[in-house]
Amino acid sequence: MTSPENLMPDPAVIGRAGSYSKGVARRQEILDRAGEVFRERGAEGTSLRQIAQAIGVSHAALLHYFESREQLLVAVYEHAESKRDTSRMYGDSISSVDVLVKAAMINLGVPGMVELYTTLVATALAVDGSPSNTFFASRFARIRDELTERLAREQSEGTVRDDVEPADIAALLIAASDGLQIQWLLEPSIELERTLETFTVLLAPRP
Amino acid sequence: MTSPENLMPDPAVIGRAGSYSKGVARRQEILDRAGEVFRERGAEGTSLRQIAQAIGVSHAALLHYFESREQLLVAVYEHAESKRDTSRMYGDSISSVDVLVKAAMINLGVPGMVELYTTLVATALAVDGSPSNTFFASRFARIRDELTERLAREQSEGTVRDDVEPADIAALLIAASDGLQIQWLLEPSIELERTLETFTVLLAPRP
DNA sequence: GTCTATACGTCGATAGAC
DNA sequence: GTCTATCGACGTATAGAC
Repeated sequence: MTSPENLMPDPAVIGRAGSYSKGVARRQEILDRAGEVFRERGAEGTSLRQIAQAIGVSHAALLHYFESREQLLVAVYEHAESKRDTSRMYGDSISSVDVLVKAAMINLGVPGMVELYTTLVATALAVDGSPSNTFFASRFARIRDELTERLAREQSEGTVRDDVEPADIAALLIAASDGLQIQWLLEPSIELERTLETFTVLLAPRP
Repeated sequence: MTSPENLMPDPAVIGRAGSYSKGVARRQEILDRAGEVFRERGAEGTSLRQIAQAIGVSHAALLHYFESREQLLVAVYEHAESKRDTSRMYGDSISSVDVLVKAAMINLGVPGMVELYTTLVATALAVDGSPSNTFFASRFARIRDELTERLAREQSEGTVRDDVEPADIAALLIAASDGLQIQWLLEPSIELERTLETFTVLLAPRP
């Protein structure tokens, strides 16, 4: 469908960057296909060999575009997340809580997404300088910062109570959203949306 | 130090249960040693063969007491958690939030504990009838129930606002605690204790 | 009952041919 | 750029020593 050559960036340009020196278009193609594999087969069948077979290449071929299985998995998650980035697609009209709620609902709608996320977080905690570790450390920092800013603005507008630290609430909201998605997968009766929305009540300005 | 025979329960009793028919005392010994291995070597070296080597037996020996590596890991977590069970060791005098805060602080003080927890949760999400899946599904249900009851009592006592559902707050508190421990491991500057304690403010009765 | 030895299939990763 | 071949380590299973 897509012709790799047409999408190839200037080698002189990508050569400078270094990390993209291995062919970008084919890389994207692999990420798309690998993402589908995850959606269809859940979090199982995530071995390099199985992914390669589903794509139609040898597992060694995948390692030409990604230095390791872990880097591939991180790239798959990053790729899937970027296609539906929630933090930047809403204006100031939507509340912080609703940003998290919407992101969580989208997440749960993609089979295998929370499994992949949790798996990668687990390896991020285990190995200190690993690709997962680097990715999630900066991801959490970025999301916390964005949410903190949004909450601070809401406090100044008077829509969020101002007797709590925006940075604390940001970390709390993200943690609650992550943790609730896990609990929901293990017990779907907990009604994630309404439960997370309870924060709206907790954060309402005091009369 | 301990003599296995003295700690052996009546074979007639454990025979009925079925699951403990493989020697209880030695099993406990293995769990203790395996727990130490986790504490010392972090979340790495968690393969059957490495654990076995650290204990001083062949890896096949471990499978005499545990049906699979996953069951061993679950048992190690369960064993370590039971030694410092937080939910039942406090009376009604301590608040729900503080129960969670204390549990989280203890957790973070044990190296490898959150890594092991997160790893097992990841496999619990991935494979539906797996040992991890069964264990964590019932564990979350139990903890939610206990916390819900405690919160409902606090509401009737007037120490927690009564315009929110106790069950929702329970799920939210557990999720926030789990998520914050992960964030703290990736960014220790977030001050988990104070951040989680913010819930005390959010849950204070409305004036 | 407790354990060692061993074998099987799969894994991530690497080397080298084309 | 992609393949095959190969490596060491893994989880699991079984046979059999004691």
